[in-house]
Amino acid sequence: MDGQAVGPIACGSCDLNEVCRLCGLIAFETGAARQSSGALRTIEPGASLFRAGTPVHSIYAIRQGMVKTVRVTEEGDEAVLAIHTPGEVLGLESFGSGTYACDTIALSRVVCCELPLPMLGEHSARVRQLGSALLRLLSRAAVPRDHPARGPVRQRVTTFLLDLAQRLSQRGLDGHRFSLGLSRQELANLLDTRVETVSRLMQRLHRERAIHVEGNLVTVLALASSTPTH
Amino acid sequence: MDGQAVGPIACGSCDLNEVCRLCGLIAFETGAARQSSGALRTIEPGASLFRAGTPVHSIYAIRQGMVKTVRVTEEGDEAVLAIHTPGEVLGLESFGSGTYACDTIALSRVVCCELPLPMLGEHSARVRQLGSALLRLLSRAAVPRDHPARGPVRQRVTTFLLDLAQRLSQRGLDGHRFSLGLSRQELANLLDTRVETVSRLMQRLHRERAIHVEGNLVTVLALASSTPTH
DNA sequence: CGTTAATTTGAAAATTTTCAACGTGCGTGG
DNA sequence: CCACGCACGTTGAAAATTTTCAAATTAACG
Repeated sequence: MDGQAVGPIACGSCDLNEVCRLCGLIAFETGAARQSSGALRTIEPGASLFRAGTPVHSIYAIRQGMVKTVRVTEEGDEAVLAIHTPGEVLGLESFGSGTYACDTIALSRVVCCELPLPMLGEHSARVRQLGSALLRLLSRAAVPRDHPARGPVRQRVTTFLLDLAQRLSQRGLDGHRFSLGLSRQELANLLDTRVETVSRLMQRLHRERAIHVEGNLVTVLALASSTPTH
Repeated sequence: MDGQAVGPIACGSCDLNEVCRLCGLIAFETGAARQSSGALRTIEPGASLFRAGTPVHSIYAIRQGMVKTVRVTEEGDEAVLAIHTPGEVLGLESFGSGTYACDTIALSRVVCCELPLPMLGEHSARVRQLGSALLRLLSRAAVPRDHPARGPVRQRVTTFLLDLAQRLSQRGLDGHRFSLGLSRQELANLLDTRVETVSRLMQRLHRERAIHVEGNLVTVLALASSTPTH
């Protein structure tokens, strides 16, 4: 039991909202999407949304569930680059190259909106604002992000949890209690450390009453990003 | 003495080249830029190109010298997010927000091309291709980069050096022998470790004949990113 | 020169990894 | 239904890496 799935979220709090609207995909201001043409897709946990190197055909907005983007290093082991929550848009980075840049894999059952590029092109020819909306979207994605892995591991874990909690809250989801879609191994990978270390840290935070851990289900109790003076 | 400055590079190997041309800034195919209007700016080492929070007025292309982008963490210490070499474009990430997202500071005497946004807007109204060129540029910047700080410190250092060397080579500069514009402290910061550790690692690589170090001047001799079996 | 900042070095302390083992949950096949 | 194998998470203890603290050197600069 992984707890209930994260999401779904309202179109209003989706990053793709503006673009969607300009494409005429959302006819009404309803919470539910009116898909005139962009398809809703469901991806099973472990399955991929798209793979690195594949020709780009669509961009995606996550509606429900979580996704990880990974890249396989030269050494052969996979590096988890980031995880994505409902409301986030995937595939943007591939606009230029024409092929997707990394693998994206569903961490849980994911429902996402698929916006085919042809549709985007077609509309952008008519709707002038669409271009700038895309530009805005893209530029937001291009903001140099802080490494998720900075400082001592304890801080990395807390920072990760706080960041995730905040992102969920921002979209109107529960940032207090949620299931981190990642296994310990994946989390270790994302935070650039080892499974055992992650495990120990989670236990420690649990003992310290900073969080409550039940498998993959985390409840944030009194989490601070800074290392407590002990 | 820091060795001679990195660059300048030819317009042809600049990321902004296409955009520049479409804006009519480069009249001829000459190596040297024909600035019809975009200004050439010089920044002294330590001075900033732009600061986080400042309203965006231009994007920049580095022509000569190196630049770091930094962000001040909540804890007050600065995090070096990345360093930039000639040919790279700065300021793109701010398209959406209207204000620059982080501080960019010259590591050495930097010469860069300044492309004011108004000019960009003006031209993009007329030149259709400009929009898609910008989109391409932006999307390339949005590709999720690997953390510069992954794995054991030794690997972080070698990876950093190899990456820098490669980027310089790609632009037609010397990737074999170059001055890392960063101080040990800044390097430690970028690689998420301590000055002493960086210093020790550099010395070790030197002893191992993997690189040759003379202050800030590095010569790559036999550098491999993987940890050698010893 | 004299002084300050940057870098290097050493040695102990702290963190993290490694290696090994153990427990749990789960699905499969008996 | 139960035994078994297997993936996953947790734990312990030694080994390795990294940080810390202190001090020595070197470089930079007026």
